[in-house]
Amino acid sequence: MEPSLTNNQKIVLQALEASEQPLGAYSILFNIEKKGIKSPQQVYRALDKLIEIGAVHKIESLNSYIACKHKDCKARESTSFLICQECQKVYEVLESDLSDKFVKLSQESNFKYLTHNLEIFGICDLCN
Amino acid sequence: MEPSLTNNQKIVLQALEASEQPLGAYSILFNIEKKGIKSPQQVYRALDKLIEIGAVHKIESLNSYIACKHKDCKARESTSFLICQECQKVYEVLESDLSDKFVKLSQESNFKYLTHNLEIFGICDLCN
DNA sequence: ATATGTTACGTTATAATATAACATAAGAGA
DNA sequence: TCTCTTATGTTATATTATAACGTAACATAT
Repeated sequence: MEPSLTNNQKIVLQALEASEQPLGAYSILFNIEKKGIKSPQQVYRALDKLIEIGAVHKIESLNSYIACKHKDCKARESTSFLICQECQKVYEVLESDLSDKFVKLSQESNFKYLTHNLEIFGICDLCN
Repeated sequence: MEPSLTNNQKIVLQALEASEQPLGAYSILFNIEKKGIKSPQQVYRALDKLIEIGAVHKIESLNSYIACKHKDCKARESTSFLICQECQKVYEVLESDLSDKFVKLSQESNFKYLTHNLEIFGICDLCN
């Protein structure tokens, strides 16, 4: 069952879905002020929840957020992205094979893999 | 030839080398105030340079910095870390094989790989 | 040796990102 | 209805990072 979103959460999610690029929290805020969202807190709280349910991911190196395009995304914690340095678009990579790779890599250092965050920077198909 | 460091750069680098865990910029600042460093700018400028020459890496998801333990680190841009969620220690992974993997992965999306940032979270050998 | 360009420095101010804290309201079960 | 949990609104503040300005140090080319 879909966890039903509150009004604020819907507004924040829609703002992200409407954007081609990842958005910072304050950029989201600016976009949705006309809808009655007045403070950073409201944005961050909605983001927290949306991230928790996998509807939104954070791009750590950009301090920005994107709406996940995959229904019922598994990537609550582990995420992998291709980030175009030309157009700033972000493409999420879904490859279970990747986690396997990272588990193995971790094991070589006797490190117990839990989650990961992969950000690949380059030039996307459209910009190439 | 080693790029000779300035005084401020040495001070910041030493602070990072002395730490088991990654340090935030303001935490570095606090540590080295007694050595005459007075402003964030001085820390950030030193960090910029140290990162540029590969002596320091930034852990994006932690907004923190670590001294690179490898002489003449190649990882000016691409970095891969194991981050222990128990003790906060960070282990850098050096595997050229990883970049290959990411190049291939990128190609599958017609994406031209340039650099990457990989952060694996888990439990290290010592904490396990 | 001096002019010039580059890099670093010191300092003050401010931008950008994120959280704390507190009072209130809304919704789901017993 | 009572109670528990979750979300809200709001104000204030913490944390991370840069802008901007003037000056100093240093290389090196004339």
